[in-house]
Amino acid sequence: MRSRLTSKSVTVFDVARVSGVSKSTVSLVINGSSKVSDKARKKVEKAIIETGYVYNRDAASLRSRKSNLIAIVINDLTNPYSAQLVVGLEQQIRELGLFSMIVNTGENVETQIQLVKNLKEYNVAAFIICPAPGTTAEWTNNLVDQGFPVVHIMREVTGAKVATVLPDNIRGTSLATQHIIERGHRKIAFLGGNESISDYHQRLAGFTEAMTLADVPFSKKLCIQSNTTRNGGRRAMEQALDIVSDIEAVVCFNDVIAYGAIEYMRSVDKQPGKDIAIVGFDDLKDSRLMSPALSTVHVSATQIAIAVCQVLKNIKDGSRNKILVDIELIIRESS
Amino acid sequence: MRSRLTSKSVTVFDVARVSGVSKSTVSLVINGSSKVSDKARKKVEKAIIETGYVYNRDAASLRSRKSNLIAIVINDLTNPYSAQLVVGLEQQIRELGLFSMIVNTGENVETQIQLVKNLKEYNVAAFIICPAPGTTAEWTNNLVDQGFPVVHIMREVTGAKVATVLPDNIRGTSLATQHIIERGHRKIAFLGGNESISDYHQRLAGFTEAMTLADVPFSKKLCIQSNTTRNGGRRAMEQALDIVSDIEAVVCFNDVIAYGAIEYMRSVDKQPGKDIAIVGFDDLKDSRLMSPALSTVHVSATQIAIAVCQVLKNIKDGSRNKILVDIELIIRESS
DNA sequence: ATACTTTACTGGAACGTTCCTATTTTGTAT
DNA sequence: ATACAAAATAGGAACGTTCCAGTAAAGTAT
Repeated sequence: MRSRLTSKSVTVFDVARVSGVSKSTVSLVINGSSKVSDKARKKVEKAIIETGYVYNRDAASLRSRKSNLIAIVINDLTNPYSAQLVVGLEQQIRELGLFSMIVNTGENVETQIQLVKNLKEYNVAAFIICPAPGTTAEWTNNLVDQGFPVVHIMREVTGAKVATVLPDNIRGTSLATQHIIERGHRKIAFLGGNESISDYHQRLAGFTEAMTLADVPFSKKLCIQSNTTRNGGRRAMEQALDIVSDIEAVVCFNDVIAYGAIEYMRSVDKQPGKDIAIVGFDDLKDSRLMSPALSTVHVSATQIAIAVCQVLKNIKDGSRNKILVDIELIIRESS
Repeated sequence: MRSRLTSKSVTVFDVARVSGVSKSTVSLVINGSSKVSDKARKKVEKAIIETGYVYNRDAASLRSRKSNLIAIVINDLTNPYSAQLVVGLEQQIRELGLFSMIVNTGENVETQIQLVKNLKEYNVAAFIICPAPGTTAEWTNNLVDQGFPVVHIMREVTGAKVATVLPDNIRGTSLATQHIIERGHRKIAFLGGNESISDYHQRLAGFTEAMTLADVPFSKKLCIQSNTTRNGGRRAMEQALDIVSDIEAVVCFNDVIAYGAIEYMRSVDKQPGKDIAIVGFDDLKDSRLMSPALSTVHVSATQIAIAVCQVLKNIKDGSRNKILVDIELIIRESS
């Protein structure tokens, strides 16, 4: 790809000449230094506009070895919760005066490796990664050892020496399941999700924990894995009903799964919320507005984003701590 | 944001020293030049691995004034079609050997202006922009005049001197409406969308065109604007039924609107596809899998992405042409 | 072997910024 | 006015790469 027509670009020298100060002073003004006189600052600011000067971050970044570019490496942009999360992250990062760029791995670890390799060349200041399935601790640690600040989100990679920000999955499904049990249901299935990602184990653990604690018998057969897509949810619901035809309630791995499950229920003339109670996880925007409104575990993208930025700010201590963002059970019409 | 611990980084000089050639030769190898002997290439490649050399794009980009970074400026990542589109673009761009980054304006023109201003500093090779409402031709033209290759997608900004890639909206809704009419429906509403974006006018035009051509009387009152969200679709459907309680069919601005409309239908005990025929626009993944499967106008994200890349490759001619990507009416169970 | 062409390689300068040190200007106390 | 400190400004070097022009090596024809 050719660059823009290379007409000798406007540099600090040009601005300096026009404003009658030195390039160094111009640089100070650009960086908002307090040790430059108001008179000089005014002149420089005027000259910047006059000349149409554009700051060259390549040069700055080369010389200073600093960067304010944060890379968000997301697992799947077409997943609505991921999109919501990315938007939250963007916002928080922008408020810190930094700039974020998004790249999408599509849940493919090879793509992830390639993308991160490229991003390293761009001198990014930090990586926020929602690791694709198959991500190894070795890979992450390597990145960290090279000196890049890294935060993992949503998914844990065991053995990775990084801070990980994720929702309190166990508490989430545990609360949801408890709620379903309190409603008097006993024949309960856990739908969707996939062993290859860490949240699955946690959310499933929350479910089993609540079930055992309440002494409700349940079978592993009714914990049905699936793709985390709407269609996956349909399939899972179908399978569950095949095994136990009079299921009373389902706890879903996430909202998208719940959407699919509801679709299947309707196709066999079961009313969600009446014939079968259902509860999701994530609290997508749609969940509040659909009919019946979906009970679900609210995970605040903003809170996650805030936690991530907090970590980013104190990254020095190559901290490998785990930050659990609190969740909230939201009871609506579907349960 | 501090950069990574600045341990003197490995440069071409280090690689040169280790491999016993000059920095220039190393540079040639890195750039895959054909005019370097196999022997030298081997040595350099070995040394690159040994030393853990990381290419510094800031330096390269500074010196060469070239860049292979393509900015995708998208209007709203939480819109499923936008997400799908972005994924398609990423793929095509990657196949061209370029690198893409995504930023999200959230339909806010101020954010768009700010983001693009920042991106200019990063020496991006080109902009792919889905313009936020309120984008002015002046702004776009300014960007073009500064020498940046720009392509608009999905939405037209009248007066902008750029290539615009967008689906054949008029043909799309026209076909969809024709189809609905052929099914024998006469009381037809057009739901959703918003005057502030150009696709609305086009899709509405396709609808009215087909209606007039078939001599089906219709009222502007039944063309109901709304937010392009699921909830917007619900509201629009509600409004439509308030006006004409025995509506036979609805043509929707897009699939998301259709989802909302279907939800509302169900809440008032109307069966989509039986009591009211419905057709969408976009063909989201879910539309094929839902029940009843949604009839819709398929817009291939891949084809749009391919067209965009084609334009990008021949951008020299500051072409302001309009590239219509063909659509396909897909008839499923909902109509 | 010699002259000449082609191919492979090299070192210096340049890209636009920031860092560092040095110098000038301004302010303050005597 | 003078001496001194503090603040403001300036100039050179450096970041790691690519470009350019030139040199060395290899290949070809006489």
